Amino acid sequence: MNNQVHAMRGIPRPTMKDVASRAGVALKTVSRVVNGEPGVTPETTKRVLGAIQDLGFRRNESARLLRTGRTATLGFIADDCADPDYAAACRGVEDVARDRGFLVFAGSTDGDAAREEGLALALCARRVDGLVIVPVNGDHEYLAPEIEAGVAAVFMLRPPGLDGADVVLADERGGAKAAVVHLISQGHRRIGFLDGDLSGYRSRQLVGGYAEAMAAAGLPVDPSWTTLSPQRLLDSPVTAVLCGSREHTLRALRALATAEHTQTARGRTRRVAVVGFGDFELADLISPGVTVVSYDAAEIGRVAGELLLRRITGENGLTRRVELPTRLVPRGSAEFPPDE
Amino acid sequence: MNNQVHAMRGIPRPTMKDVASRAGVALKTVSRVVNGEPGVTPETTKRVLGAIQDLGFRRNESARLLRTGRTATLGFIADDCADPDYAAACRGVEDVARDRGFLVFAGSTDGDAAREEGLALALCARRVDGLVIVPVNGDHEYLAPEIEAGVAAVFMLRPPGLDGADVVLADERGGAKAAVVHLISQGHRRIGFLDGDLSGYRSRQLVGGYAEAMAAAGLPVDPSWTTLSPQRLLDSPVTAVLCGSREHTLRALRALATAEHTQTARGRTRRVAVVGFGDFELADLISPGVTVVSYDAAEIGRVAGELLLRRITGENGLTRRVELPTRLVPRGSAEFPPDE
DNA sequence: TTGTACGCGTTATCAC
DNA sequence: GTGATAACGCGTACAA
Repeated sequence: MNNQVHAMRGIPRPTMKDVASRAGVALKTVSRVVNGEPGVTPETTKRVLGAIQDLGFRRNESARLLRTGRTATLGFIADDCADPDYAAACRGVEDVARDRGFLVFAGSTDGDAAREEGLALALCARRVDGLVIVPVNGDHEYLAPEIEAGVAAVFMLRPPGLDGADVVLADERGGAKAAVVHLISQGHRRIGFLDGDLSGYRSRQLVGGYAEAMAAAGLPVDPSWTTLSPQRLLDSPVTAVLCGSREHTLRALRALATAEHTQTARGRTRRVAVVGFGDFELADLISPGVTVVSYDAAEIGRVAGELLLRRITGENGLTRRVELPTRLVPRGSAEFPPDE
Repeated sequence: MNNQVHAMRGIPRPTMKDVASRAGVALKTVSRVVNGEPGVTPETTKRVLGAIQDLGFRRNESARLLRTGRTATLGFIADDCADPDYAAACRGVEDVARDRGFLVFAGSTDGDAAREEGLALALCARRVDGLVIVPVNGDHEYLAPEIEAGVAAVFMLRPPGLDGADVVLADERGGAKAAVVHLISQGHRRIGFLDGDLSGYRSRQLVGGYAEAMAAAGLPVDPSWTTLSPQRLLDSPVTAVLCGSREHTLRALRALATAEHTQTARGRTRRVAVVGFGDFELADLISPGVTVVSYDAAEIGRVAGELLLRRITGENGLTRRVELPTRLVPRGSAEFPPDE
């Protein structure tokens, strides 16, 4: 019997050894039954199963996986697992993981490179089989030895500073382009871009798509239009604005709403068309509805998870780069001509 | 040297044994250095550290924890980790976990009892030290043996069908009561309740608070008022409605918006006051702003995590039941008199 | 069909 | 200060 003193951690759990001695068989036989391996008499099987039942035995996966070398475990790392998009992506990863019997760790970095590294390495120390990472900007060489040691890695939504890992992106550039083309088709010619950190990957993509659409239409771009702030939005000559994040869409809408409010009192209203990147639950109920560009984060998570699991189950081949579409959802806030 | 063939899983990782032989010391000495135990010459320490550096050694936590019996790992289980509240709660758990060096698994049940059990037991098989669970309705006896074996468990937002575990709740009943008192103070007397599954815990709590407030005001309640559907909201005589979930708040607002639209065309508008349970990012930008009752999900997660970690680190004592406040946020959709 | 012996990578107990 | 050696709970040759 297992009569070690296990500190104050409750009743010690029964092990296979305990099951074996209770069933009067050898350890290996219990192992066979537990793993459904052939070559055990129905009679013996029954005895073992009985002992398992009696003892409330549950196999220790940690031990099992120390032996087999795999943990059937994935890690998900993003800026903030509570952010709607990252949470949805995490759920997507979880869903494909569950289908294959994998569990997933979730971790948030708050955009801090050191925390990302700490988290990733902690997960590798736990010997996760794979990692889905929404990488912070910067290099990711710290992962090279882990990948070499067999940890699969897929990057999501942002390309990593590292070669040799699959990447799943959203066509943010195309989304921005579609949004700006849409605004131009409404007659807008002075279009702005609003975001917090312009040096972030998404900002750069969006500004790229924006510039592409403007250039294609032969429209000039004033540098000040792409460095707007919510407060000074109305001091700028832009008649339309693309917002790079939910947060800045909200800020723009608030700024415009309060301005409209005070200006209405003075008998003058200036409307600015708004397209936001990232959808909202209430987007269709506000008036006018918020026109947005968005992507299916859960789908991106599922694709990343699939890719990861495929690598884990031994698929070799060249590094893949998948780009999923973004979608323009017109709801009213961008569907009117400029108000000069 | 470690010359086993490790399948196709990349270069085998260096182990303590490898470090030891490279540094020309015994295994135990490496262990001492790695764990910062006293009793090692600075000279030896340096040699070991050098070998660790050279080999890129990283301790295998799985093996370590097989020995020590703890995994420094928590599990978080909720209906849907992508839901805003649960995601925030998960993040709260993660934050307190990180401070103590714990990692957290996240899992979603979609409200399915079988999946909850499967997830919880899978996590226990991985020997998580503790579990934070938003339980589905039903009993949770399957956890009793695990708890007895030393797995700590804290339930969140819904009480479990099980004794002997801490619970962290939100004062949903009080929130509903406050909302109804508020509506009554505006002059409303026929107030409804709208939700999907009326048998869920939150619905019951909210209806309880609702009934309490109505009774306290001496107001009669027609049974049909608490079994509304979004479609038939306007066929009902209620002048105000409390919605039990974000989803149903949205449904009610949509139903009222379209009704208002068509009725305005006919020159008649009927307004219904709305209070929703659960906040929205855009709640203040819709007109009128959406009045809601909400709670701080991240804080609930942190409290649950703290409680759990305290149990894990050996705090004994009676089962605790913590109830965190809910808050009424008036924004306009409920701040007007009934429109008879 | 069943059992024995050993190894996974680490910590822990004792000697030296 | 340092080092054999035995665990931890399980999988896996290979033998019986």
